[in-house]
Amino acid sequence: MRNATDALACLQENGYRITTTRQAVNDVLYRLKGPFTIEELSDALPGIGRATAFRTVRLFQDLGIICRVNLEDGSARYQLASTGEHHHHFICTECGVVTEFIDAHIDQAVNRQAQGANFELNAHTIDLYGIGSCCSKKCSTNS
Amino acid sequence: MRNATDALACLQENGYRITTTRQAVNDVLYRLKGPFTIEELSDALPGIGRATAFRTVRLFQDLGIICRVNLEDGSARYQLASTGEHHHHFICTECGVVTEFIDAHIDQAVNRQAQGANFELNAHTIDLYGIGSCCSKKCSTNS
DNA sequence: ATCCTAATGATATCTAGTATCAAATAGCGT
DNA sequence: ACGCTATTTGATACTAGATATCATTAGGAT
Ligand SMILES: [Zn+2]
Ligand SMILES: [Zn+2]
Ligand SMILES: [Zn+2]
Ligand SMILES: [Zn+2]
Repeated sequence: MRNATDALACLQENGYRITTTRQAVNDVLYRLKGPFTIEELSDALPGIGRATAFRTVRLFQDLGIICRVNLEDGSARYQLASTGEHHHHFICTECGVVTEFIDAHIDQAVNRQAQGANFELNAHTIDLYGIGSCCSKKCSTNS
Repeated sequence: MRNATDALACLQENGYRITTTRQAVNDVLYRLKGPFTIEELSDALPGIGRATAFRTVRLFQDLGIICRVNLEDGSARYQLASTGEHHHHFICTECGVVTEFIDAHIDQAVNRQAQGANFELNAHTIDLYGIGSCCSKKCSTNS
């Protein structure tokens, strides 16, 4: 997903209607900088019902437009997917920034582990928690 | 965590009281076979308040006695940790069985990825979803 | 046995998400 | 442009999962 019109095209391609509501949701996705809760998204869209906010997030997730981020405490955030492809997350526990990464080497090791255990792997999630470069820079200058 | 008394020792070592409630929770952990919801745990302990069930699960989790399992849909299950050490999960989407595994190779690849990205890694979770040997065996004999 | 603090249970409250259903509207054929 | 119909929406109510409050209970040290 590069720009805002891609999401609308994606809706159309999959037989979903391009409604003013979905356009409005799509627009705020680009204004909300970081990961957001659906409550925050809903607040940013006063005219739009809460249920529809949940529905639209679910739909956009299914279409790969946004992805779900699992925080360490188990709570969920959502964020524009920089790419629709399989990826994993760096989650900065300092400022909340989430960055995607792709690592074929890790995925290979995961596949090998599954094969060795006779586990028919269908999906996997990998989330890394710590201090991102976004925050470690600030810290080093402070001290 | 090998046997039921280890958890009690662990409580004591960390300055927590060994109460009848905590003993009762610990006992059912060994009776509940697979991963459980806190609701299920609470139901198995009629004399014990719901809030205390949540509190005790949280405490046991902090002590490494049980570990949290994230299902694909984001819901949580809990399970006796077979070891207090760092590990990852095979989660059978067929029957719900969760198996722990340790893989130094994956962890190495994860650390390398974090270092390369200048990410100060503090924790990570890796969950594999698919059909475990528990269920694939049954399927092959049926067909 | 006494004392003090940690732990508990009941209750209320909160958050995240879903179910229902009548009203609105996108997109299509004309 | 117009009307039709299935999709989408919003309001509302509801559920599940979890936390906050606080008076009461009980562990365990002395
Ligand atoms: Zn992967
Ligand atoms: Zn950061
Ligand atoms: Zn690991
Ligand atoms: Zn299984």
